[in-house]
Amino acid sequence: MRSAPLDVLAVVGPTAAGKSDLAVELALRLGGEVVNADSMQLYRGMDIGTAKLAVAERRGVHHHLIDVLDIHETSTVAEFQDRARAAIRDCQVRGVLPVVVGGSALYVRAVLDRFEFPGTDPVVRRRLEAELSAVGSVRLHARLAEVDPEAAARILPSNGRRVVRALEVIDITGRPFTASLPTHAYAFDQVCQVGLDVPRRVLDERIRLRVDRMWDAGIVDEVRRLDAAGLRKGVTASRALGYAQVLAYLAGECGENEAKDATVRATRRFARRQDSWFRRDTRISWLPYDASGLVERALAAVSADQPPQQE
RNA sequence: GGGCAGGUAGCUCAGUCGGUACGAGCGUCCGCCUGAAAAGCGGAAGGUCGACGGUUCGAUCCCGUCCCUGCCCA
Repeated sequence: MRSAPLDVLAVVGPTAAGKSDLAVELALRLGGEVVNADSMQLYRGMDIGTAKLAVAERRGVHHHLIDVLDIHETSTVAEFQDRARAAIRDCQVRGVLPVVVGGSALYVRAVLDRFEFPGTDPVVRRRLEAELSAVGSVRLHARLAEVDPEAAARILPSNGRRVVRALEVIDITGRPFTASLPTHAYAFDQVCQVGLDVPRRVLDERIRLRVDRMWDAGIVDEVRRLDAAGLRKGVTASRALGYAQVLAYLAGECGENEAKDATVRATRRFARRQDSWFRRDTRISWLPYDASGLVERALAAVSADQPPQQE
């Protein structure tokens, strides 16, 4: 049995596994509140495509960090980390258990783990991005190799985005860029991560169904509305699964069915990426998504001994 | 019944004027990831080139027959 009370509970897993519902149920049982760790549910107006829980489905459980950004605002991990940590503190002050839910693995880690982001500078960033498009990632990478051989060795020359970020950090901090992730180490004393495990075939089918339902629910109209409100200008929001594809359709770049199929494909690809990310985190207690008595089993995992903290 | 087009990777299709398939996109599998992470990037596995015969030193590519698919004519 755990000696100290739980500080944070997290529900993770691939998209369409049923995280949101489980989180609400666990919050109800444990007297908790949900802290969203989904990079796209942060946006106001993006409801259907992000499978955001309707207010009624939240069953009175308070949800933090949903609908906190405008479509044109850029979402970033570092800012999310601040907001999420603040939400957790807010819960803890009131003696409420924060239940972090999300499939954005980096976001979850940024909240649960000791993880510090060096700063950013829009001016430097813009300059480097301009350079990237002018000169190409390979030449930028060559420059990175001169100032920071270690970072260059870890970042592929073809990955312009990461090369730019590395150069940005070096530029504003004057120090080398750490191109690898820190080891898993919780930033809280007592953390439990419950993962929902879904066999691939099943997950692929669930994704297909989910996308079908999104279309039936009117995702095209939702995107049309957001398009009029400037969705295309949103650096992050416009890239969301389903939204990017519908925007392409609205721009006449493809047919509606094509957009739908592309959404299914992209979502499956995303689910595989989530999978390979979460699988590496050995601290997660996995449960079959369709286990009978899922909630009880999750509660059992919550009250079981926590794995020892890694250094 | 006749004519035309086509049958090459799981799918859609390039290609070889006869000499070991440079194949491509998508899918699949695996991996990376520190301020766009539902993003970005990399690697791998897949083909007896419809079947059977013929010509040839050699045929996926030429010839014949057959099977299958699509379109057209009757």
